[in-house]
Amino acid sequence: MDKQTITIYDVAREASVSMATVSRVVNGNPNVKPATRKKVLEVIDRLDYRPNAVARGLASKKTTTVGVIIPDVTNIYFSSLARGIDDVATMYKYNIILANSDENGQKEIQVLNTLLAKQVDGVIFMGNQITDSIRAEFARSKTPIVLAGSVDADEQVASVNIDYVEAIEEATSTLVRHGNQKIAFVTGSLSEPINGQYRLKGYKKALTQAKIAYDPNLVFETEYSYKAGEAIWDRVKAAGATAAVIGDDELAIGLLNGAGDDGVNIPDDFELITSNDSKLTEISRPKMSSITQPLYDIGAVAMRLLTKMMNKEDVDNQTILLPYGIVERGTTK
Amino acid sequence: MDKQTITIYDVAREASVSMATVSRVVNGNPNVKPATRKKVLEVIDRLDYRPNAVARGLASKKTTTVGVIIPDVTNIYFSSLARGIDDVATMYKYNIILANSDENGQKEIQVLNTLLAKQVDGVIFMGNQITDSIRAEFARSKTPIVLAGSVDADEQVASVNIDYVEAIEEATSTLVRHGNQKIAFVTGSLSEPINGQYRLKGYKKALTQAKIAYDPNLVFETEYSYKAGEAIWDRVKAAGATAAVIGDDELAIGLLNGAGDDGVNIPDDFELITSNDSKLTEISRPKMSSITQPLYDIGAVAMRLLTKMMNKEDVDNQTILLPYGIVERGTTK
DNA sequence: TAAATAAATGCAAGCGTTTTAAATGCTTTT
DNA sequence: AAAAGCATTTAAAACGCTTGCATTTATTTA
Repeated sequence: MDKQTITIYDVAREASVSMATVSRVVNGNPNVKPATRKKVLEVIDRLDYRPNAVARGLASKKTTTVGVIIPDVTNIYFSSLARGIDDVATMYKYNIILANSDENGQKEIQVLNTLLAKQVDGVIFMGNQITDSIRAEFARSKTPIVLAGSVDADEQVASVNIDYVEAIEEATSTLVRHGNQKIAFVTGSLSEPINGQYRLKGYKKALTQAKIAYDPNLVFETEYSYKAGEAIWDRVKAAGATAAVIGDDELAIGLLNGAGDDGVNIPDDFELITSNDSKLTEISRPKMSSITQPLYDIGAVAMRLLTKMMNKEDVDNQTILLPYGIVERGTTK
Repeated sequence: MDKQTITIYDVAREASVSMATVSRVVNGNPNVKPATRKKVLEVIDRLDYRPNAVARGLASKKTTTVGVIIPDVTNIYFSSLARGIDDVATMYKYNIILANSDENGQKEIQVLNTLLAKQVDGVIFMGNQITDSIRAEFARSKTPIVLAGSVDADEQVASVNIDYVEAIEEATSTLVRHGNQKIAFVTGSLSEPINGQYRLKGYKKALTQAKIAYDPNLVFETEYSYKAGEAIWDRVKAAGATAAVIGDDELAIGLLNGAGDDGVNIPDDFELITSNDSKLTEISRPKMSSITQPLYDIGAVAMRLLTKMMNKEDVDNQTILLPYGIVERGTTK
């Protein structure tokens, strides 16, 4: 019924050459006489032949597809990275298999395995928690892997990020400079290295430098969501904070609106700096001051790095830090 | 060097059975004696054998992966659909190859072709414009295709949507009922059927029913972006509109902020209803009244429909309309 | 012009599975 | 106890392409 598929063999027959020759012209191999190439190309065109990538993958052991594990496409931070990834993937003729993990260790492992079963040439992993089991899976496979916007405490696996400790330190210092003494630090789970190690460290460094005592009651651990931000406002307020550094934009906008709905004037009564400079920062009112991160570029660079690894070029630096900045918009004085 | 891969043949040898038998136990074929199955399973476990999906795909002519063409993952409307798609895909053991098209006809065709070359079992297409050339590509392949959140004027290809004309009609009527006579209709390109045919039709129907003359000057055609929304406020204001129905949330929030920044009091001086009920509607201040669409479900249902088609079950209804609603939040009186 | 070298092309062996037809064992029947 | 009938299992042919090596053809060189 649907036995309508044209194979390389059909082309070879029609053009009266061997499959090898057809394969060569399809793959742009220069060792083909121009006249032959032309003849083959005509037949390909006439028969509307389309090489079967699966067969090609089996024979060549390359699928030109990479796996992308993402916590949630719906989160603008990650989708921005994903867009960067896809664009450079396309540029290098790769396709991406996108899989949502919900940051669930179980799912991550499971998904990683099906990606490897599908023989992806490489994988890009996003997720704030690199558990030991996932690290074990990474190690077990010889497939190149790079983390995008996600840190590995051990720096064993390639990654591209910004310097989170410096960035948060600078953000916090900005708030200090504006006269704030009680600055809340609100972010996701502290068990995630990016929060518990890097960001927290930056936060503490800024406090130390300003000779402000570190107060655990000003550290708020929640989840990355708008609702969580709205919900946590009361606690932040109760703690007496006059400003906050926040680890995620959705979370930040939640907190911002929570405060605003509570009648607090921002930035006069309360200042706030968020972390990802996604679209959301321009959308809120007032617009949010933020650490600026080149989200798209982080994804793009991660993918570029991966192409090098897949190509077995050796890379000088496995852990790349891209430059960040601070933009002050309406939520800081 | 990396010749470390274990094949079904290795398992067969170690378990002293044939490849066929191993294949059967791997695929859960019941025609295997329990004792044999156990033995094979043990070897699989011991050797840490992982079936090669590419080889499997070649032999079985099924890749258990579907292609997903999306305008831009970064757009919350589409990423919401994508999430629904991925979730049910996973549920049915499929993976998705995600490709951004930027609604660029050229890219769409190109991407569709590489997806087909990769032998995806089906494809889900998102994009507001089904050009003739893309339709031709659809027709040319026997691969099942379904549109998600995208209409095909001819209803030739399967799709999942809401009833856009009714929805916009209802939104517009709501605004009329609130006393507005000059209601702007702002959306993306009118050359896209969803706008130029469906939504516009709903808008006109509501006006006709309210005996309000249709005024082309109140129809604004722009692009789906925050910036575009901010930018168009001046024109909407100049046209003397007292309310607007808007085709996209990012666009709407742009318009909303544009008006707000201009000192306009919403909803007292200007009312607005947007279309997609994405997260953004809750994030804006005031929160936006909106047509409610089950975005996630549209994606999920589209994927479910696709699984049926890939499975050659016959489906009763190719063009599915999911229920919508209207929520009035802070941008309507 | 024969020999040597280089350029094109063809052969055929994989790549790792699935799958069909055939073979082998075991039980049951009669 | 031979014939039948089932349940298992095996052998081997695809699946559609890449690729190393051999072969043929064209081009130089001497």
